[in-house]
Amino acid sequence: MSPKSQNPKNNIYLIDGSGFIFRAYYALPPLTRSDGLPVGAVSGFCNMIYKLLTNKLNDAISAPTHVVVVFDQKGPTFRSKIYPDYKMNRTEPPIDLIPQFELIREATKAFGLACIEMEGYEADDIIATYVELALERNWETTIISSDKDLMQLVSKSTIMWDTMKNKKIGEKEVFEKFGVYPPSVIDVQALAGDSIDNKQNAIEFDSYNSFSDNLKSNFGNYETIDTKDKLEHWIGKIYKIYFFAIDLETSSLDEIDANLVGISLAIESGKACYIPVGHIASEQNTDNDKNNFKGQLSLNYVIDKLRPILEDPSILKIGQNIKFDYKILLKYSVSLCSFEDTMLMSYSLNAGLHRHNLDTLSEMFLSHNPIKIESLIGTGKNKKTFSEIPINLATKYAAEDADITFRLWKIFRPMLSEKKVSAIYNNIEINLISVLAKIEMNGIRIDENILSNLSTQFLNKLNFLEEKIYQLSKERFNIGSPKQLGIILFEKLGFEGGKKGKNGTYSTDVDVLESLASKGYNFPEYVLEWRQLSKLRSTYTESLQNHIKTKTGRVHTSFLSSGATTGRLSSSNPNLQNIPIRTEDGKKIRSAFITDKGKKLVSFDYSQIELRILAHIAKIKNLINAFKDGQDIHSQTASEVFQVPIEDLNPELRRQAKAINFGIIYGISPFGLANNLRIPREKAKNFIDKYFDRYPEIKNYMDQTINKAKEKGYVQTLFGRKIHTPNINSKGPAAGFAKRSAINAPIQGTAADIIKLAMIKIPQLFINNNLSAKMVLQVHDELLFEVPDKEVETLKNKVISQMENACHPFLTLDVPLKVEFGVGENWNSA
DNA sequence: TCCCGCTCGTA
DNA sequence: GTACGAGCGGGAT
Repeated sequence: MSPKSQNPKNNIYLIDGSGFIFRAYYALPPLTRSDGLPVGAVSGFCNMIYKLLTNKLNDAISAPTHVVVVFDQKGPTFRSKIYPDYKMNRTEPPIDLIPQFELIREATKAFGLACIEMEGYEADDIIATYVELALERNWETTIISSDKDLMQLVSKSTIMWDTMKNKKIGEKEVFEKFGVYPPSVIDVQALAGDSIDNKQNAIEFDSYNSFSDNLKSNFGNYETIDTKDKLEHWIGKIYKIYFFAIDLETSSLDEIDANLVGISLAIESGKACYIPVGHIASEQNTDNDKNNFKGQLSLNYVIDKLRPILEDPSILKIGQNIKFDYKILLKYSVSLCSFEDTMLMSYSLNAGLHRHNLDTLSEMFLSHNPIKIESLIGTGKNKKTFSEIPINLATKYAAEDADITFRLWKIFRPMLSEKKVSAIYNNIEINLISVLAKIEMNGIRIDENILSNLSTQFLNKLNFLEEKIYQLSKERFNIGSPKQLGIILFEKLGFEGGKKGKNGTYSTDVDVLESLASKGYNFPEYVLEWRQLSKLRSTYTESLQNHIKTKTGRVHTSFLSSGATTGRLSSSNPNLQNIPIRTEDGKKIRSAFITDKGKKLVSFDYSQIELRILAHIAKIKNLINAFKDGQDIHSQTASEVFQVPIEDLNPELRRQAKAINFGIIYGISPFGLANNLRIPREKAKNFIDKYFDRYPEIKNYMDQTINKAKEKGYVQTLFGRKIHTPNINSKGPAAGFAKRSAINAPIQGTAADIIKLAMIKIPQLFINNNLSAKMVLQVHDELLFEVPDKEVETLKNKVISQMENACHPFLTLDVPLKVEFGVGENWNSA
């Protein structure tokens, strides 16, 4: 659409893409691809576009010379002019429609059509602008929509095609309907606003670049952006292609402390730049070095220039572990919108096969060894921060990371649908990024005094135990050294049952010590107590205090989405998913997790979620019915396996049944169960046989799962997440381990998918109900919130219902999910 | 200073 | 029997 063109025969179709989407969504029954990705709207949308393009309407209206598909702003902030019938009672699109927006945009581009949207403008604003531009150029315009508001744009050269009624609307039809002609001069300007520059670029945009240019491995030729002109130039390019890779360099990996040092952008394979904003020469630098710190744009200037792009929902930002960049940008009041993550793409594609950090991915998929950060900043106590790195070196490193990320995206993007993991990536992993980022930024309040008092208390007890231990050993040694302890135990003191491991030291683990202690010996008993306290003190009461940020007075963990192969999250720095709970001393540590004034900690946990999932996946009739009836599942199992009426059960039998139930989920073996219950292997085998007898479907599930792992190299969760099983054909002891992992993965992974879905839905739930409560932790089957006192009651019911129905609309389980609730001043009482 | 194995905290 | 991360000791570097 060159502004100079005056061809009177040009006819531009302005398609109301958002109208099409909602029409397609509601007109068709829910349709999912084989991997579970909802695609009903995509399919309907494509059919409608295809019909238009193949001139099915040719008799009624003339064929287009140009076609533009216009969308409302997308994403979670999507406020659509929704298809009229649904306009009244919906403000947010249905959750299974959300992942389809991006696919529909891709489909539009695949048709070779311009795909237009602008933040802050609804589709009809944009259509009105195009009508005006077309009028100026003497083009004919056909608006494809059923939105009556657009009828006012109809004129001699502008007609409308009503997609609801399949009829043409010209001036005559408008008059018939409204009794007036559309105003001859339309106040398009008011409808449209004045910014049209971007669209000139958009209309020239023709689909994605070829994917083949990944193969050229030309790394290293990057530009440093040190003038305003250079920055403008790159921004202009981004507005032409509408997607780019971004990577932030900061002074620290810890987002709370980190300051922005530079930003790298990549817009093509091999074409990347670095924008330094915070490099500072140090005293040690020579004058010559110092020249390499000159010529930086100011941080605020660069942020303000990039903000419109970063917050624009129609421009795609690509990152590697983009949660990090999201959090850093949030510190500069930029809320990143529309992004993809190559780490999570890799994880969705290849969980279980390899790691997903940039270095690994670059080596595996690009055969390129990236510059190591250590080569710039060093290691250990002489480690520098990135701000101390000269800009010329920093550019080489930082721009390369963005370049690599861009290339990986090009490779992974088509693989997601080929390998049928788009649903997991689009419905779950991508949506979880902002949820996790906010949990991490928010942190959790910890009472430092409680921890330091406990530390002192534990230390006194440890000293006391040490003296008793040394009295018995008649020498002082390092109790924390298994090697020294083994020698004392089995050589000096002469205890029986010393077994040497592969590196020649005696095993002194808890099983060994407990079995000695059970024979009435004090020495192993004291050592056990010492170990427990020493663990609590070093890992928790001491270390946790060091993790309290002075800035916030709180502890901020990092959740890693790609940490666990099964789909679970992992938590580190510090790990808040393994805070003690089982012992009295452990519970004291939980009581140090508190809230701001006027708030409560509220916890929700899924009750026996893995056993419920097993019942569903393996279609175990007896188990399904027991869950439906709301029975105590372990008692039920005990009664079935030991053939004792429920009323005659004792706690010991229930405990054993519970262990068997857990064992089944873990891929049971007689050896493992015998070990756990401290019973003979034969007896354990007998229990397992009985279990298979009473729940025959379980054996079937195990066999099928292992067969699938052997055949395909992976197993899957109910939501289609793949967990690869590269060792499933190993021989020897590894074989058993691989099989048990394969059996466990779909169960553990499905539970992980479910709680992730609940986490994704909860922020909107809070907005809808005006709740200011904050999600503060996830511990695999538990969610913890910090909640103002007066919100507790409302929140309770809403969250329980949201968690119990988290699978909707993707699937329906044969068993109900049950969520239990607790509230308190601290995590121990919650 | 780095890395491995042991041990142990959680679900 | 599944899935993690952290601290420590101790040997290699």
